[in-house]
Amino acid sequence: MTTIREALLACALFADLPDAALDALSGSLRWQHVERGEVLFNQGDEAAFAYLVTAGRLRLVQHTLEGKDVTMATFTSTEVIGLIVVLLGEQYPGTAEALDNAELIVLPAPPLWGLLNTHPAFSLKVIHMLADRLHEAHNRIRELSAERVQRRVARSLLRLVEKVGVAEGHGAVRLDIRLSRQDLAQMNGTTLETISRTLSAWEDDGIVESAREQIVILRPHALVRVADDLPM
Amino acid sequence: MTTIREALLACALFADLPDAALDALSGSLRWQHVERGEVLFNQGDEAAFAYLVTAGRLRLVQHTLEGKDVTMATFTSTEVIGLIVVLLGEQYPGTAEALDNAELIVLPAPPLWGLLNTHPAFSLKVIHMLADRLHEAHNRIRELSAERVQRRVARSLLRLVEKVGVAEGHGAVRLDIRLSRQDLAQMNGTTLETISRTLSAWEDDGIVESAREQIVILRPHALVRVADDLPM
DNA sequence: CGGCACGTTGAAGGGCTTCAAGCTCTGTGG
DNA sequence: CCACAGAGCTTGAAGCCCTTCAACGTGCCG
Repeated sequence: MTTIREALLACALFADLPDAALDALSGSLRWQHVERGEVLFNQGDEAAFAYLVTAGRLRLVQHTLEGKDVTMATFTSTEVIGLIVVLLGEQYPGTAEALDNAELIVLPAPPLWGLLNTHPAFSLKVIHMLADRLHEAHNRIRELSAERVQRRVARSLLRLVEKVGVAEGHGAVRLDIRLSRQDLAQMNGTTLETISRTLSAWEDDGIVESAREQIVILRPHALVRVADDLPM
Repeated sequence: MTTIREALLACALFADLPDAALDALSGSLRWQHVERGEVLFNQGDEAAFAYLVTAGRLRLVQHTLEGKDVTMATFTSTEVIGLIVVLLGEQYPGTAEALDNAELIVLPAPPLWGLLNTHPAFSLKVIHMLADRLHEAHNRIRELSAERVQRRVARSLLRLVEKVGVAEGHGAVRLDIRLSRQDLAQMNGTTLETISRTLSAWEDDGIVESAREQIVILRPHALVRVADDLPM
């Protein structure tokens, strides 16, 4: 069982704060638990809180008018969700949904504003975080603009390897996350049928092995070749 | 002829700085001119300067490995290009190219760092700017993920109406910018042929009128209906 | 054990890309 | 001032990737 203070220290945003500020902050915070599938906040709600993830995974989805869902980002341990909108007093840009049972620390707006005004280093961290997200977003735009579904799926699997990969021996990597075809489709702007066909094809080639909401990458290097559009 | 000081005041990022800071800053800056088609900086270069646009337009493009270009953003008067990468000491994420003859103010890194450390309000402005860009990027991701080319093109034309639209009478709006089919294609992740066909179809419907690098929207409302996927 | 979510597979079709050919306009240099 | 090269644009044809619809299989969990 970690304390709030320890959790803050594990997060790059807060790690460099002076002890006093850290103590003051951690004293005013509380935990929150969300169950798998539960919604943390809804698109359009006034943003009252940001959340530091300490365990489990969340995703931020936007709904289109036609009812399609698009996954904008996923958040794991030590990442903060909803920070920017809280700092700027805006509405949540999407719906946050728990992918696993997750533990969060609730971050209300006022103390965060305080940090912003008194600790330039904190502002810089926020800017850094935002810059990284913008970078990621631009990467996705480039991929969606110029690349085929296969490549995008390959790439997102490789990203998941980085985030939640667990070595399985013989170079194989298991993705330690419940991940449905539908989830992958939403992450890549495609349909679950196409994902299913793609995975089946890769399974025939011995590149991956997949079961219900469960994927093992047998030959990561082959997936890299797909992602880079190189001949097999 | 505007002065550097006036140009800074016109930009939301610097408008609220105290006079002293503004004077100190404006004293250390210089102008730069770029011709249409000229490259301001290249993808991968170490970011030494940010640039405040005071006249003309620039675009930020990323090149893919296959040689396709994807337009990530366009910058007009009072907007700042390259700010984040300069603040964080990174490399330029794309190539900046002038769409018109443009006037810029060169912003070196050190004074910007200074502002960040001494003026919390400036940090907040930077965060705000970044948040807006992230928002835009997410909108594009959602559109690219879920929408057909027609809708995306309609939407980007409507955005251009906001940015560079000039009333032409009878509700028509001319886009005051040289805009080739190729440009529109790069902005929407499609090909110039598809753009050409789309515009031709709209021209048949009396929605737009287009000539070489020149577009007039005759019935903006009809374009809104396309963008919203409503029946005509 | 039955319902339901997840997954697979087939078939049809359409939107878009790609390749190709030719056309129109612009600007430039002789 | 004209000719011509080249950039921008149009249009056709072929085809593929992907979506959509549909039916069925599978396995989990109450």
